[in-house]
Amino acid sequence: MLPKTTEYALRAMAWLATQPPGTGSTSAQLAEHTSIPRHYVSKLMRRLVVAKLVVSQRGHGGGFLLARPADEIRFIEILNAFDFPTLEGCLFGWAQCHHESPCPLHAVWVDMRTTFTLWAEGTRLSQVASGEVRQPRLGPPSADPLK
Amino acid sequence: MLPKTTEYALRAMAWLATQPPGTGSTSAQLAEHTSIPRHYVSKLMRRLVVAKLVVSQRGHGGGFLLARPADEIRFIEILNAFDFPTLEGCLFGWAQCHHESPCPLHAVWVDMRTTFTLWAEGTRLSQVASGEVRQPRLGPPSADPLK
DNA sequence: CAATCAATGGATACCAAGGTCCAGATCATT
DNA sequence: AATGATCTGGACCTTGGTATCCATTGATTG
Repeated sequence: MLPKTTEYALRAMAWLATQPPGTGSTSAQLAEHTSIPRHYVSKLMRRLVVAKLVVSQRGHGGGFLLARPADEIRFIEILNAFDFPTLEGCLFGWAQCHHESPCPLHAVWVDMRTTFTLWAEGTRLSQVASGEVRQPRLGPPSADPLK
Repeated sequence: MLPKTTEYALRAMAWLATQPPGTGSTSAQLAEHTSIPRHYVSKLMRRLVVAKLVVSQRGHGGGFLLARPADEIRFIEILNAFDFPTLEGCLFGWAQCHHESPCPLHAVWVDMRTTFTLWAEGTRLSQVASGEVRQPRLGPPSADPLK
């Protein structure tokens, strides 16, 4: 449902949220604990840095850190950093599609969109399980998960 | 958000639902009224035929027809004919991810998934606007967030 | 039967997203 | 100042979804 990249972003942010405040994670650590392809992490994190959701520290001892406390980061901000905008717009691609001149799917789609938006805007990063984070144990698509 | 193909499928089904019961549409008609690329319609409809959501009639006077009354076709059936299965599964890709051993995003994601599933299972094709269907006028998706 | 209409399904091109690799730039530590 | 760790950013490859074309098959009509 969600694009791979968006899913990765949620994972990475969730992982960062489980770290003690003030503690950063290197891209290697992120890759290991979130099962994101190692060489893809940097590309991903870059976008989160640009979106001002995380800050990065280069050099020895560097890494990535949440830019703000976890309870001030809404999921929609993470989604927006990627392709969430595609949720908007008429499913029929009509230029004019609103309440008074709806496409056949308008009412039904708005229904869905509203629910999703409420979730994305209402859910905060602090709501992720902060307990122990097990080593990701991949299933079927295991094919050499880490490393 | 939804893959293009899935979006096309919803459009095509919605269009068929607006046709008088018993009336079929040719691929050319579908392409014209739903703005699906003409040569892509057949590929798309084939999958809906295989999924037993529409029936096809070859030869002169043929076309596509809903396999069942519109109020007996749920949206989730349409989604399932394509890639909806990707909604299932753990966002972290864990083999074991449930209530007692959740991934960091488990609770939050289940929340979203439940809502979406309820929508997809509860919404029926008969709920699409059955009124006049204007000629699709393509253009930049109008803002018009909700409403 | 012949002509015609329309779905079928294979082959192929195209393109964006996903993923890899590597040479730099940058910073902390020694 | 030298070293090593770490992010940066561009080039490049791969994959899969999108789109097109066309030869074939099946049904209808006259």
